[in-house]
Amino acid sequence: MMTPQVITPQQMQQILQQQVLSPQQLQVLLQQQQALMLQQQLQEFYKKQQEQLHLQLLQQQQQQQHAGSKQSKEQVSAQQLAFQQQLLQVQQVQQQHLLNLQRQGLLTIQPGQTGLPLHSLTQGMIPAELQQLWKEVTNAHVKEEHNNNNNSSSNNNGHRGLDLSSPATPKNPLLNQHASTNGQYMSHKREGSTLEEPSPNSHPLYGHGVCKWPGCEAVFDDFHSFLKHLNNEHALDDRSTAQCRVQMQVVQQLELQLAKDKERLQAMMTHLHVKSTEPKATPQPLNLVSSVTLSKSAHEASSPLSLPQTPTTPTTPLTPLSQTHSVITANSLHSVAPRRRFFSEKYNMPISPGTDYINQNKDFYMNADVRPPFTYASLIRQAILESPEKQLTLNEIYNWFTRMFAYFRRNAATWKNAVRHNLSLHKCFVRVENVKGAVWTVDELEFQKRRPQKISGSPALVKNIQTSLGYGPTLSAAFQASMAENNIPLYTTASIGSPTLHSLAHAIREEMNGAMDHGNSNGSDSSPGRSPLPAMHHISVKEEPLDPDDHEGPLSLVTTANHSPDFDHHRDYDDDQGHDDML
DNA sequence: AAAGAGATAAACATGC
DNA sequence: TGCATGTTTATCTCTT
Repeated sequence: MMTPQVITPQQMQQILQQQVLSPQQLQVLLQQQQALMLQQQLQEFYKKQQEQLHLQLLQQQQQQQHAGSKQSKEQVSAQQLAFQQQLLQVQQVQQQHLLNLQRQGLLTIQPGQTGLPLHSLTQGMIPAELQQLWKEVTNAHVKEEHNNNNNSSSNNNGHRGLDLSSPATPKNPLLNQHASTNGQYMSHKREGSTLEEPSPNSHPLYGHGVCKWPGCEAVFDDFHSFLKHLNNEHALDDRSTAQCRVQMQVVQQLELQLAKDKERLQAMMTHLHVKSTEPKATPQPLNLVSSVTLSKSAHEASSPLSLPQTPTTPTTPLTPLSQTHSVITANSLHSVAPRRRFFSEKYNMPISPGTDYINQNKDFYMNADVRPPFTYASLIRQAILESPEKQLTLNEIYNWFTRMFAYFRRNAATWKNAVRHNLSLHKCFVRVENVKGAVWTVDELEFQKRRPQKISGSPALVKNIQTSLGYGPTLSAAFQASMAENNIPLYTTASIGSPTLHSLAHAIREEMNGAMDHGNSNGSDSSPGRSPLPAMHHISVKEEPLDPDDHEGPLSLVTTANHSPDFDHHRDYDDDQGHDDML
């Protein structure tokens, strides 16, 4: 029933634990999974509807025959017409549903994968098709009448164009992108509206004699050599997979952008047509982010150790994954600037590429039980640096972990032990006797002395990001312009087009480096061969001589540090007990 | 293959 | 005595 298209919980868990995907990608993946399931349900529904229609038709025709040939042809025609209309309605509803899914970015129909008659779905049934369909239906019916077998008619596999029951939906959106680009592409009507119109010898990755695979641009004389190239050069490997993931992010960004522009348009229309007394004509950010952004004082005022709260305050999404998406959307729309300001003030640093990434992922990690791709040391450091006094007690560090990461609301014994272990082990963490006991501080020098680190537990992610760094040129100027136009930070000196990609890569690189990149205002924090980072990226924590290879950037976590009081919830996740069911 | 780094587990000490 | 805190060692995995 639940077909293999949908990723099993085990697979999903594996994906989550291996962290082969970035938070955004996870969101996309989850959404696509939801869409797939929804799609299956829709297909079931439509199939049933159509079966009903066929049965209806059969019964009608049977009755007509039983009633003799006296029945007027007009009546038959009227019934047929009604049926046609009904059929058309079903098709339209179905088409609408699927298109809506696509518009929402929840569904990506891959050519040749869904088994759906995509041409009908995306274009609607043209009259000729309907006529043909009608002929098929009636012919089949007549045949079956001759066979005196009514049952089989409901099994309308022979009704091409009506068969929506094919379960051949993608097993994995990620991999299926591969499948479709691995030479398996058939000249179906293709997915979505972002791709071009195919002709018999066309391919979405082939245009104007050029391979349009991200970053490829190889030129080919004919389509077959292109296909050869596609199969050889863009086969299923790590690189291609990573590029597909990146492409998913690009698409997601575009979808977000589209959503924003739609919202803006709506607001404009509302403003022009409706005289509202409230300044609400402008779309309000979805509660979560706006409140999070604007209410900061409470956090500073109260100790993180105070007042245990329920795990889910009104501002905490109960359904993390689905809502995270909306949060991110709203976030990208309305909350960037305030957060930036807050961030800049607090850390005396300009907005970095990591900000958006973390602002998004902060929400993600706060609510999704996904292990953050940062080392304990980095997290501890971040927690400490985030504190007003740049020092925290062990318990406060614990609280920060549980507050900021859903993942650390379970298995407390394990990760707390790891935290203590890290505090003791790393020289960069200095224990200071304080009035209220011992607190931990960060020795930035020591922290920077650490060797460049890998990302624990997520090598695939690193690889993906690194791969994505070479991805830049493929992003369109239009996309960048669109982003810029909406105050989504773009780094024009960088070839990386997507802020998300950029920030993601940056965050990861920082994590790899393991420390603040203060002093690297010259933009030298981009590794050779990697994407250049904006010169404006500057963090003024300390000015220290840095080893060129050792300059580091905290942004991955610093942005996490941009936590506002709403995140705090002033609650302690003291223990794993009782919190495991949060998500 | 070796070394380094990080995660995890666990033993142990200390202080409240 | 129990618990929180802190230190240390061991082992494993992964990357370089």
